[in-house]
Amino acid sequence: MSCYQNAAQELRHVGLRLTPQRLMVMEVVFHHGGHITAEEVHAEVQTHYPYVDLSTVYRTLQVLKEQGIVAELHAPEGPTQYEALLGDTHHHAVCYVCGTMFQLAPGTLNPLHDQLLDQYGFHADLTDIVIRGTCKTCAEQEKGDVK
Amino acid sequence: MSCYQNAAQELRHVGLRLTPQRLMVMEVVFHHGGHITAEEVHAEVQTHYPYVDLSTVYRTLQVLKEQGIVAELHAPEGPTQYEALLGDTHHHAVCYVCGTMFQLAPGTLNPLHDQLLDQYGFHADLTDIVIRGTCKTCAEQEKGDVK
DNA sequence: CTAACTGCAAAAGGTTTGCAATGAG
DNA sequence: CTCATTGCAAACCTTTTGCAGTTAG
Repeated sequence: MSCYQNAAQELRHVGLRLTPQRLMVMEVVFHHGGHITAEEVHAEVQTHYPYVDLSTVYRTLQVLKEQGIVAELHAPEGPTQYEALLGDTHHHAVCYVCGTMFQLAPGTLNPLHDQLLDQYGFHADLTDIVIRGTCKTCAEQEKGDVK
Repeated sequence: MSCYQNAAQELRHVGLRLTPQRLMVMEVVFHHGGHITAEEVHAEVQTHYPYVDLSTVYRTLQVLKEQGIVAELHAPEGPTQYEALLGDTHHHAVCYVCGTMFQLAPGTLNPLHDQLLDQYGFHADLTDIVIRGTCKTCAEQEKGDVK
């Protein structure tokens, strides 16, 4: 039994159809684990089943997003990324220099969330936030280069 | 003397040319104050000087960004927004429901910045961060609607 | 059976680029 | 004078959409 069984059940539950295309998109996103673009999902799906259309992948990801099964990440540069939602809600940081996307531990942004609620009454949804900056490694290298 | 004089000087200083197009783009962005899209800058500039091209606006905004004169804001939906950088670095939150973009007071995100540095050695650049969520007003209305 | 879903092709943004002409320094 | 910059048109890239045919439930 695969890790996206629950998600599949959930779809059926809302009256949506479990087509092979949707199953394959889910399989790719869940199996991949990390962040993946629609194009990448498409390529991956096509290795098994060559005649799936990109638009179907987009439509499926949209559906999965609406059902809270995947998250949509808007990186500052480049195309939208997707990732499977598996319980714990973590957050993301991406390095300007090396482009790596890091995950921040669940709860890292809780203080921020509370602070925004207190100060502004703003209910922040931090599930798909992406923080830009320079990662430890690159920051150290830069310091070295400049000197 | 206008508020973007310094910026203009800065451009000249790096060997870039102060063309009328660049001046007008700066004037619009600085005078507007808030967040503005390239398209809007273009429209605004054209009211004074009809034959400025959109691509020039994009190229200019790119240059201004590289010089740290304007910030580029990647809202989760819709086109990229720009804003003048005038000293204090504030941050942004946008409401899912009403779409309004709010400014957070300078310093609001300092705790977050320090936390990321401590925990991950990550040097966060929070100048163009946009936090999504529901604003006070809309949250209250939604509570009312559902009940 | 029938409404949801798919593939295809085409459109729709938003942004970038090549190139010859222009103009700031 | 020279090279950065511009306008124009066309390309680009990601994402969305209309539609007729297909298929899961």
